[in-house]
Amino acid sequence: MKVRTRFAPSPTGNVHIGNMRAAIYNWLFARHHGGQFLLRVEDTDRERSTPEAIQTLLDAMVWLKLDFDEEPLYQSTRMEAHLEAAEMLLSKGLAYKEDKGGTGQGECVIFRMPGTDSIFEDGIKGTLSKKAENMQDFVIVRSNGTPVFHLANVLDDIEQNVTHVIRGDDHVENTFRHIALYKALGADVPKYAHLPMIVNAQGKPYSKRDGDAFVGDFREKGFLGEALFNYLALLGWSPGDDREIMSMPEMVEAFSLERCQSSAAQVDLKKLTWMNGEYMLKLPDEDFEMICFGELDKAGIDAEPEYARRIFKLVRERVKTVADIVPMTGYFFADEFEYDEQAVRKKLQKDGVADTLAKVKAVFESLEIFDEASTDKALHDFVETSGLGFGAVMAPVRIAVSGVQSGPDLFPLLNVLGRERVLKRIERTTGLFLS
RNA sequence: GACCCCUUCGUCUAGUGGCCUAGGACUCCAGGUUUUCAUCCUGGCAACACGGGUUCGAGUCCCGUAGGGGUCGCCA
Repeated sequence: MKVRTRFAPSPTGNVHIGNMRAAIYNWLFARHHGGQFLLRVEDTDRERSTPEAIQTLLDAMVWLKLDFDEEPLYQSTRMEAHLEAAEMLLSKGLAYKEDKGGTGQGECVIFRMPGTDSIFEDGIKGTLSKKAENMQDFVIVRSNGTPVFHLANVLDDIEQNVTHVIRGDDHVENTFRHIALYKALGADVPKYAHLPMIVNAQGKPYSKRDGDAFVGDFREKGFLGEALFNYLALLGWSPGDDREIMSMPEMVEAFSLERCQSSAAQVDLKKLTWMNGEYMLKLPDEDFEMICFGELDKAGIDAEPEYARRIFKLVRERVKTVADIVPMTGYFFADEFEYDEQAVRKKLQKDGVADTLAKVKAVFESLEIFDEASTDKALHDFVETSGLGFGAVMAPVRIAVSGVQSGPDLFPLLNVLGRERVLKRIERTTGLFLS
């Protein structure tokens, strides 16, 4: 039997990372077994299921490189089939009509639970069972004539020949219902596997309040799709050895449900950031540059390509996320850059700094050639003859030309800026803070 | 409340009865390198929720307790 898994989100515009992780596991499982990974858009909620929301969902999948087989199935197109199935269950006496609770809303269709104990083998949690007396009949068609999730979901899984349902923990109770539905419908019951939930930094379930758990947020925060994929894959699963940074083929090769954790996992942004940095470092230069240009563009910075490329090289290994790029390079492009207040106070506004900067400026002016090697030598000579410490000279110079205390190595930095900018900036800094 | 499920360093995890004085990664700390920050290198802190069994031997099996979570909709 060929493995077929699916991702069945409702397109609300915000895909939670818990759902995305489920999608990743489904994808990994299908690919590992040489099977198919399908997409089903559960768009029966007409209010929230806008074309934009569907596009957002598709974009997220492309971003994470979750390619699916076959055309996506849109649940909204299946209403007739769902209702037909309900009629069939009704005619067989497996369901009945009732004005539930006597609300006067009219009659809905209710599925009759078989009245026997239920047991199934969960791919992650092991044997799960439930006594008949703890399971109740449930609504499958509302009194307004629309099918309920349980019916639609099961019917569509049957339609798509889904063999393995890998989904969140919150569905285990539903599984007993769904299994009963499969049997009533005369279809083969798929294998189930329930993933533990992802919780926030407080160890609590993500709520609407934790506005940072949607896939789009991670993209905005500057994470790479590949890194998030890798991180999410490892959140609740491990290959069994010490590998952590893994390529998609490696993960596909190593993936198995047996190695999935059955307890909740907490997202650790620090580790994600670290992992993202590793992926940034592995990026081909051209890709890195393209991302950088994109970021500058978004920030409204008009960068001269040659100059910009030299800057990108300088910050290459320091960048942890895409969002670091503009803050780390902004001062290269704007002579009117902002100053870090603390840096100014601690390193600049001290006795002798004005004099030091004036002398350094003179040294730079007198240089025949202004490049990395010459500024390096000149400044070292200056330190020696002036009797000042390296820090007392380098720090003010750095802040004078960049506004911040940290950044690329000073001499390559000066070299890329060029003499003209360096002199102008020292002058401006002196004027602003030291006169 | 009822029914299910979960519990190894702060976090993600390895561990399927002896190889565990519990390993790795992130974070954090210290030292080294460096003009600074970052990187890098070295080292360090840090966990089997608790209590009973079973066993020659338990993080690993069983039973309780505690804590956490899920579900209990004409939402999905």
